[in-house]
This record gives sequence, structure tokens and C-alpha cells, in this order.
Amino acid sequence: MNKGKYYITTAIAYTSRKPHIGNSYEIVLADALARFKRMQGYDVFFQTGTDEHGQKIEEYAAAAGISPKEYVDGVAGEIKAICDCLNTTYDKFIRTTDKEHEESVQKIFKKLMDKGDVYKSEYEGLYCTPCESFWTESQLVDGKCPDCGREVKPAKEEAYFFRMSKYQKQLEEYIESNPNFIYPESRKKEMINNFIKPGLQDLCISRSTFKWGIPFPGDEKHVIYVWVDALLNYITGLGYNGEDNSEMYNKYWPANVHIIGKDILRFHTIYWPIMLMALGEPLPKQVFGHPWLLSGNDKMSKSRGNVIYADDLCDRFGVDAVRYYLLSEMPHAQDGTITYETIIERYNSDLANTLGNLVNRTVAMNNKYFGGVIQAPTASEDIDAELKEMALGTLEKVTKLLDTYKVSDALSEIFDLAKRCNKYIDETMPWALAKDEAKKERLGTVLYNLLESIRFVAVLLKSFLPETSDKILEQLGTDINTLDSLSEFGALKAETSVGIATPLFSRLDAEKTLAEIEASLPAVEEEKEDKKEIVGLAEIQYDDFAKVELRVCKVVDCKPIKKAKKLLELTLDDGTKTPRTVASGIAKWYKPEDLIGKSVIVVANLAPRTLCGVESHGMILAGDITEDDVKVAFVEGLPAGTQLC
RNA sequence: CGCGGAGUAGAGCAGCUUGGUAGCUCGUCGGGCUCAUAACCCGGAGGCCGUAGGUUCAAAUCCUACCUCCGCAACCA
Repeated sequence: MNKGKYYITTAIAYTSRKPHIGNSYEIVLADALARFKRMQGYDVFFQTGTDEHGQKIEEYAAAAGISPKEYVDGVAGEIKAICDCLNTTYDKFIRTTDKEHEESVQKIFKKLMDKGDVYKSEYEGLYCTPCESFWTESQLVDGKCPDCGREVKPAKEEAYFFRMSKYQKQLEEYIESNPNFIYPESRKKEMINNFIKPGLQDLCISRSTFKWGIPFPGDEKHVIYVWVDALLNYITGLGYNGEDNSEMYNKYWPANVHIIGKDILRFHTIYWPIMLMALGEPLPKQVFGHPWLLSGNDKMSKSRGNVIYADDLCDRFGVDAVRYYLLSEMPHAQDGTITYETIIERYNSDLANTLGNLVNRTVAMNNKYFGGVIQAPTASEDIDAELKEMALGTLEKVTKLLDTYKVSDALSEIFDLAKRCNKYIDETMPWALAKDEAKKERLGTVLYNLLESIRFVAVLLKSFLPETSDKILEQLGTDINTLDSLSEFGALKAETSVGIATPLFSRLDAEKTLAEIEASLPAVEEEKEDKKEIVGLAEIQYDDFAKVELRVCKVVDCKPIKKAKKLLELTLDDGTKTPRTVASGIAKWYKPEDLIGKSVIVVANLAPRTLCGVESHGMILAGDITEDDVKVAFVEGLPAGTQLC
């Protein structure tokens, strides 16, 4: 029975704000897998939690006028509440602000330093003043701050670095000899081609520009880089601290799988394994980067007003409906979408019609014809074989599909069985059998086959829709719910009684439901209004401003830059006789003809910079309304060459 | 020539590895049934399988070129 241990984790959620339904997909996916593994007889440890340090959180807290700790306590509470409302069975919810985690991380750092893999450096680093961030050469984006794109200055500041490069070869070997380590395959290629092949750079693992983090052991001016702190949760949660390994750690590590979003594969498949190698610990067996759930065609974001939260959905549709949607609608390797229309559609057609109605009609018939008592199947006919065969074959299919995380395919196998049951009812026509006293035995057998098949469905659904599964079993009047009980058709006991036929999912009136949702949306809009978190820059003197030369320029010519997706090359009349060339990252929003003839404001005395082969002399002013909406500040009535002050 | 993925009925997807009557869900139309939640079962309509070439007796499937979309990288002076 016991097949050994199975350690599964989700990524820990960043406590910057309440997570939306897309963020919640991961925990449900991991939960379904964890539940299934438990049913299979594995000793499962399932960990999730929250990632609570870092500059961003310090800023959010400051904006909210509370301490970072107060801030993360609030958000972590929301995150945990959502995990709970989704009925997830995590064994541990770790917070990176947990005392044990913080202490363990510090001890682990000492160990890394002792091993010589962390070194303190004082070399000329590059500093972005507005972001108060320190970057290594490799982190720069074409020599600029990767966060804000502004100029960075050489600054002498001490920082700690981790020798990634030392382990490059070892990592390559591991990835090669463990072909399933990075999954799915396409992501693996991305990692290898984009990061590993070009060569790994040492990673700066300390920050001294803000305070909200785990203090660097032995050097309290620094805090530990949040990603390093966060990744360690997978082992600190088991009690690993670099000194003596806990029993839990010895038992469960290495993780069988880290379930994470495709966007953070790099951290989990490069930095994390290398950290473990440095510690001399085994590597996780697999990292699964799942796709994203999008709202309609867009990423969910507050500014778009298309955010959907798991708890709201659970209130409206019920937990299992939400779980079902997430698990069945998400494709295996492509991003999925969520709209209220499709939720209702899936709810009605799959949960209410196919499954709910099947259970309801079958239980109702057994009550009607036999006073609820389950009959022994004594009058089998050839037609029964197909149904039984299908019931018996489903577990194997589901198991196989889940091995490669094809959850939606697995669910659809189970629903196929339910559909087969519905068909069987039509084939056998129990209501006709009921009219003939001589066929009573056959009727009892038909209903038995149905009830037993439904039991198969319920047991198979247990990992995915736990509440529904229990409700079905309750209506069947049985508690035989193990996977083992699916090895033979006939575990359901005759002479016991079914319960009362109670609809599992009442059909939704699509129009009415959508109207209700619509009516509840204005509240969201309002929230949007007062959520303008403008983070200002540090105060400057007039002299600083005076150094910037703003000049009106007329766009004479404009063309896309071949190699770049985002860049347009503009030729400008800046009032002088020589045309000025500027590259601007607005190709997504403007076509050349939209710009030619217009006048724009240019930062004229910015040092030239070559971008994708084009030397750019200056920068056009444009406003980022949102991340996805940028407008150039056009000016009228000012001739080319006018200087602004 | 940066790396990778995708383009299949109105919508969402499978099939492509190992060529051989194009399949699933929803929607739509018609029929059946009445145990059940206007549900369930059966059937029809609806596709030049992104475009153009090539290989082959035969291509959605293999090869070449191109177009479009997406992800990663790069990139918003």
C-alpha cells in the first residue's frame, strides 16, 4: 500500500496583493495531484505558502502607512483564506517571515559562505539612483537599469555574490541526464538556449538599499535577496537548516515536483538547483511550469478591471465548480482563459447535466422501483460488458494522464464514463423494465450497474471535486471510496440503501446569472478609481532639472527597426540643420504614419545610445497610462527647435 | 538569420511522433425517450486542416519557402 514519499510544492505567493483566480490555479492543480497521490498510497507532503520580503512590499506597506509586517500579515491572511476556500489540503503553509525560516536561511547562508561559494565584493557596481537598486553587469539591460530603464552610475558598494558559474557544468549535466527535470519540454529549450548556453553570471544575493528582508548573517547592513530567501522555503519548510537535517527533511527531500508558473522557471531550474548543489543536497526531481489562466484574452490586472477572484467565484458557483473549471479548462501547455460565460457553460453542461442529472435520475429510479434498496446484479446481459469495461479502464487512463500533468484530459476521461452511464440508461430503458414484473431482476441489475459505475465516477473524482465526490457517495449510501475498490466491478454492496436523490448542481440561468454578475461589478470599478498608487521619485533641485534640455521636434520621417519589435526609428527636425535620429519603444502603439508630421517633446541632451544597431540621440516623451497603453505627448503650436523650460 | 510554440467547422480544442475515409466539447437543426435538473440518447448541417510549392499511389500528418499570432531572449535614451 505505501508506495513511498511524495513531496509536492507550489511556488509561494508574493504578498504584494490579493491573488486573482489565475494565481489560484496553481494551488488547485497541486492539490488535485497531492490528493490523487495520497489515494494511490503515497506518503504525501504538500507545501505552499507566502513569499513576504523585498523592496516592493516595503514600498506597498509605506504607501499604506503601515509596517511591512502588518502589511504582509494582512495579505498572507487573504492568500491562506483563498487556499482554504478552494478546499486545498496543504500540509504546511510556510511564510518567509516565519521565525524558523528566517533562522534557517541565515544558517544556510553561513554554510554557503564557509564553502566559499559566497563572496563579498567591493568592485565598482552599477547603481540606479531612482530605483535605489544595485545591479551587476549581467543584469543590466543594454547598460541601463532593468527596472526603470534609466542610466546607472558606477558606485562603490559592497555586495555579496554567489558563484553560479562554478556549477554551470554540473547543472548542464543534471539537465541532460534527467530529461524530465524541466517540464514541459518547450520550456526546457528556452532555459537552455537563453540562459545556460550563453553562460551563467554570478548572482548578487544581497541588498542594502532597503531593510525588509532577512538580515545577512554577519553583515547586518545587508538583507538577503528575496528570491534566494524564497526558494529556500522548499527545504526550510521541512526543517533543513544547513546544520543538522531534520527527520522530515531526510524523509521528504528531494521534492518530487515543484509546481510553478511558467514565468519563474528560470529561478527554479537554474538558481535553485545550483544553490542545492552548493549545499551538497539532492535536486528536485521535476519542475513543472504550468501555463497561465487569462481573463478573456488579457492578463488579469486591476487597471483593466478584469480581475476575477477565487473566493468570489466560490461564493457564486461553489468550490467544486471553481475547481472543476480550473482543472478542466486549463490546457496542458498553453494559456487558458476564463470568462463568466464559459464558467456557466461548463457548469451547466458538465456538472449539472452530465454528472448531476445522472446521479439524480439513477438514485431516483432506485428509490422509486426498489424503495432505495440496492439489488444484487443477478441478471446480466451482454450489453452490460461495455459499461463495466469502461469503468474498469478509467483509473489506469487517469493515472497515466496525471503522470504528465494532463489534468483536464484526466477529468474528461471521468466524464466520459458518466456519459457512458447516461447512454446505458437509454440502452436499457429501466422505466420500460419496471412496467414488466417479470423483468424486475433485470431492472435491479441495470440499476446496480449504474450505481456501481457512478461509484467509480465518484471515487475517481475525489481528488478533483472532493465535496461532490462525497455527496455522490452519500447518495449511493456507501463509503467504499478507495482506488483499490476500483480494481473489480462490484464492490458496491447489495441490500444496502441509497439516500435521497438531491440535485448536486442546480442548472444556472445564464442570462440571469450574468446580469447578477454585471450588477456586482460597479463595486470593482470604484475600487479601481482610488487605487492609483503613484510612486514618486526623490526630490531634486532646480539645478538638476536645468540640466535637462527639452526641445520640440517635428517628426520628418519614421520607420520600424528591423531587429526590434518595440522600436521605431524617428528622424526629427530639431530646429537645427542636421536631422536628429531617435529610437523609441513605441512600435506597439504607433505606426510610422501616425507620427510623421507631428511634433513631440524630446530630451535633447541625453547621451547617445545604440539600440539594435541604431544610434539614438535623445528620447521622446510619452506617458505610460498602463503597462499596455502608451501615448506620446504630442505638442501643437510650438515650432521645431523650441526649448521648453 | 537569436530560441521555441501555435494557426483544424460559429467558439474552444484533439489528431501530426509511427502518412491512408477529419474527431471531441459547446452552440445550431431534426428525431427519439420520459427515469431525471427544459435533462438524457440518436442523427444532420457546418472544414479546400494559415498560404504556396515539393516528396508519395496517397499529406492535416513528412520536406521547403512565406504569412499571421504567441511565449522566452533582446528591447521602451
